[in-house]
Amino acid sequence: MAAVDLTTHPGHLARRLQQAHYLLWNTMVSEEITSPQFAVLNALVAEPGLDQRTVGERVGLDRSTIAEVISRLGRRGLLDKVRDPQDGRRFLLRLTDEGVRTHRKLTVRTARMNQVFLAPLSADEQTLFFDLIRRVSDAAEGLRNPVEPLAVRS
Amino acid sequence: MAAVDLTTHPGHLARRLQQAHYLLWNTMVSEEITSPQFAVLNALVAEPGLDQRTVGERVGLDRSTIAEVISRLGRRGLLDKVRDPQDGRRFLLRLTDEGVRTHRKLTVRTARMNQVFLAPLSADEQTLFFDLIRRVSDAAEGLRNPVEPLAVRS
DNA sequence: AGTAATTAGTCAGGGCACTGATTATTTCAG
DNA sequence: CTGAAATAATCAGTGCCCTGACTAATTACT
Repeated sequence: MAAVDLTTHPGHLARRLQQAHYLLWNTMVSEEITSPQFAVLNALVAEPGLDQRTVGERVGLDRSTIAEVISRLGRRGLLDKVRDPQDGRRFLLRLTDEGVRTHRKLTVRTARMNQVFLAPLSADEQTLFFDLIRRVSDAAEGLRNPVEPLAVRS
Repeated sequence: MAAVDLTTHPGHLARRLQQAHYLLWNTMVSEEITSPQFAVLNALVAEPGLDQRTVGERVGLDRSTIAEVISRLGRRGLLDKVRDPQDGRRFLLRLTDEGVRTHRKLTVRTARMNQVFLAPLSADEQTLFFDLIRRVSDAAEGLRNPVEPLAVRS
C-alpha cells in the first residue's frame, strides 16, 4: 500500500545511470581499464607528478579507494610511484609510456562511447543534463564539507 | 596535453552523483539500511511474495547482487525466504512485520532526503532531471538487450 | 518416458566505495 | 629542541556490482 515510485528517486536513478554506463563502457571502451582508472590516467596526463591524495581529490575518490585503483594501475605497469624526496609521507605518481599510450587509445574510444550514450538527447538537452547533474552533485558535496565557520582568531 | 575534461563525461558525472547521494543517505536516512536494500523492501511492499529474480528485475540488480542484498535483509530479520512449493527452483520473499515497519520509517526519511538533494533545482528542472536521466538509462538498457531479431522459424 | 534446453539460485573472483583505526612523517608551539 | 597536532598512506571491515562457471529443478521435444 505504502510503496513508493522509485523512478522519482534521484538515488535510484543515479544508480541505474551508472549501471547503464558501466555496461556500455565494458563493451565499447575496455574490459581491462575501468572508468575510474581512466579518470586517474587522465588526471596524471594533465598534471604529472601529483601525489596520491591530490589525484583522488581531482577525480573524486577517497583515500582508500584511490590507493586500490593506483595499485592496480601500477601492477599493470601504467604508472610509477616514487617517494617524494621533499616530503617522505607522499608518493609522487607519473604515467609510464605504456600509461600514456593507453590513455590516448581510450580517449578516442571514450568519446565514441559518450556519443552513443548521449544519443537519446539533443545537443541542448545534453548541456542541460550535465548542468543539472553537476549542480545537484556540487550542492550535496557542499553539504558534506560545511564551510569552515570562519574561526575567530582570538 | 591530451587530457580530457571529465565534467562533460556522463559516466564520471553519474559516479559523482551517486557518491553524493550515498553520503546524504548515510547522514539523513540510515547507516544500517542502504538505498538498494530500501529498494528491495519497497518492491516487496508493492508485491509481496515475489521471487528473488523478479525482485532483482524490479529494482535493477543482477542475480548475484540481489542474492547478497536479500541475504543481508534476511540476516537482519526484515524478510522471509521460502521455497516455492509450485516451483522448487524459486524462493518466495515476504517482508516480516519488522521489515514493514522499517520500510515505513525509511519512506518518510527518504522523502525528506530527496527534497534536500534536489533543492538546488526548481520544480521544472527536477522533472527534467528525472526525464533526461531516465531516457539515457533506458536507451542504454535497450542497447544491452537487443530486440530479439524476430527469429524466422524455418 | 527420457533426454535436452531453460531457468533460479549459488559461488568464486575482480573492482569500486566508504568508515574507523593505525603507522610514519612533517609541522607547529612552547 | 621537544612534545603535540596535522597529514599521507595503509589496513581491516562492510556493502554494492558485474561476469562466468556451476548445481538443481522444471519444461519442452521427441
